[in-house]
Amino acid sequence: MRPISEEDLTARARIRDAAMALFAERGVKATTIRGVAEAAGVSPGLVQHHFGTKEELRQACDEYVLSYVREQVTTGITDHNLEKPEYIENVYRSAPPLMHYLGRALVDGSPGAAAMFDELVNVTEQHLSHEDRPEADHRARATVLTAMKLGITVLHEHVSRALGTDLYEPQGALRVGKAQLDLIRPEFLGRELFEQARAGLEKFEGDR
Amino acid sequence: MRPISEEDLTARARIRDAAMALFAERGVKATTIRGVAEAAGVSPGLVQHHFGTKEELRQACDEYVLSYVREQVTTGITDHNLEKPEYIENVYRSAPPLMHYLGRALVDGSPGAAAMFDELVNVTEQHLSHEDRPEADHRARATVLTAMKLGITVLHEHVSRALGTDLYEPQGALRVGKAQLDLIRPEFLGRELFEQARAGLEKFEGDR
DNA sequence: TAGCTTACAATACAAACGTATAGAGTGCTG
DNA sequence: CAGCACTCTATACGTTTGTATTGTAAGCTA
Repeated sequence: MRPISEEDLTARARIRDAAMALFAERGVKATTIRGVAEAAGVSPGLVQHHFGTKEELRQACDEYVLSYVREQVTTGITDHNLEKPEYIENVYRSAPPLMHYLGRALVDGSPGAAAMFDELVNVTEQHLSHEDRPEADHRARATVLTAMKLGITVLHEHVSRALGTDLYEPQGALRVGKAQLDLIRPEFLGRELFEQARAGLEKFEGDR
Repeated sequence: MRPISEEDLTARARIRDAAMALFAERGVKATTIRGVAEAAGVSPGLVQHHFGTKEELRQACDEYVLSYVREQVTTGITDHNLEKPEYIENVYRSAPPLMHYLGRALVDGSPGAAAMFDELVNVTEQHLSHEDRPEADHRARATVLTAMKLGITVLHEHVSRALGTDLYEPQGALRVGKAQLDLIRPEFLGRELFEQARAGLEKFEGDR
C-alpha cells in the first residue's frame, strides 16, 4: 500500500487533516481558522469555502474520525483481523492523528465523541454480560474499562513523557499494551479475548 | 466543621473558585475574564487587580489545586487516615471541583498538572518496585496505572453519563471504586493496599 | 464559444477579548 | 485630620477572531 503524502491530497482533505491536528493539540477554541489555513497551505477563505463555519469544520472532523474508528473496529474485531500484521501495521500508521483528535474531542465536548464513548461502553457491557455473573455491576465495569482505555489516549502526552517514549511509536505502544494486560484481571476481560490480545502483542513484538 | 458558603469568601477566593470551575468546564482558552468576573459577582477589573493577567490567574488555580492534592495525599496515605469517615467525608465534599479542574488542566497543558502526573507516576513506581519482580517494567505499569486512574477523572463527564449517576455523588463514586477494584489484579496493587482500599469503600458504603 | 459551476484568494467588518488606565470609596496609620 | 494603601468599578484601546463579501481563474457543459 503506497504511503499517501500530504501534498497529494485535495485541498479539502489537507484542511481537514490540519484542523484535526490543531484541534487535537490546542483544542477547538484555541484553534483559529487562519491557523488551520496556514497549516494546510491555503487561504483562510478556502477553509470557509469548503466547510462554511468553524463549527461545521469541527463536525466534519468528528464524522471523519468516527467513521474511521467504526470501520477499524469492524474490520479488526468483527472480521477477526486482530492478529494480521498488515492490519496492525496499517492501524499504527494511520491511527495516531485520529486517536489524538478523538482524545481531545472527548474533553472538548464533541457530541460525536460522546456518542462513540457510549457506543464503546455498550459493546463492552454486552461482552461482559456473557460471562454469567448476574450479580455484578456490568454497567459500571464496562464504563470504567472504557474510560481507562480511552484515558490513556486522552493523557497520551503525559504517558509518553513518563515513559520517555512516544506512545504512538511501536515501542511505547508495546510497553503500554503489555502493562495493561499485566494490570487487568484476565477473567475480567474474558480469557479468550485476553489471550488473543496477548498473542497479537507478542507477534507484533517479534516483528521488530 | 462548618460548611463554607461561597458568599463568605473574600472576593479573591471567589474569583479563584469561579475561574477553576470555568477553566474546568470550558478550558482556559474558552474562558473569559469577563465570564469569571460575572460568575464571581465582581467586575472584570477586580479580576485583573488580584491576579494581573489571565495566565497568572491560571497559575494561581494550578498552585491552589496542587497544594490541596499534596496535602490530601499526605494526610490521607502517609498519616493512614484512609479509613477515617471524617477524612473521606471531607474529601468528598471539597475535592470534586478541584479534581474537575485538575482533569482539565492535564489536557489543557498546565505545567503544574504535568508535574503532578509525573509525581504520581514516581510514587506509584516506587510502590511497585517493592514487590520483588525485578524483570517487570515497573515504569510502564506505574504510568498506565496513573493514567487510568486520572483518565476516569478527565472523562468524568462521560463516565457519569454512562452510569446515569454523577461520578462525584457518593453513589457514583462507590460504583466506580468497586468496579476499579474488580478490574485490577490485587497482587498488582499489593495485597495490603488493595485490602485497605476495599475496606475503606465498604465502610463508606455502610455509612449511607 | 458562451454560460455556469467550482476552487481559490483578498479584503472588510463587527464582535469579543485581554489588558491598560483612571478614579471612587473605605479603612488604617501617623 | 492628612495621607497612604487597598479594594473595587468604569472606561477605553488595540488586537484577534469568525465570517461576510467580492473578485479571479479554471474547468465543465450545452
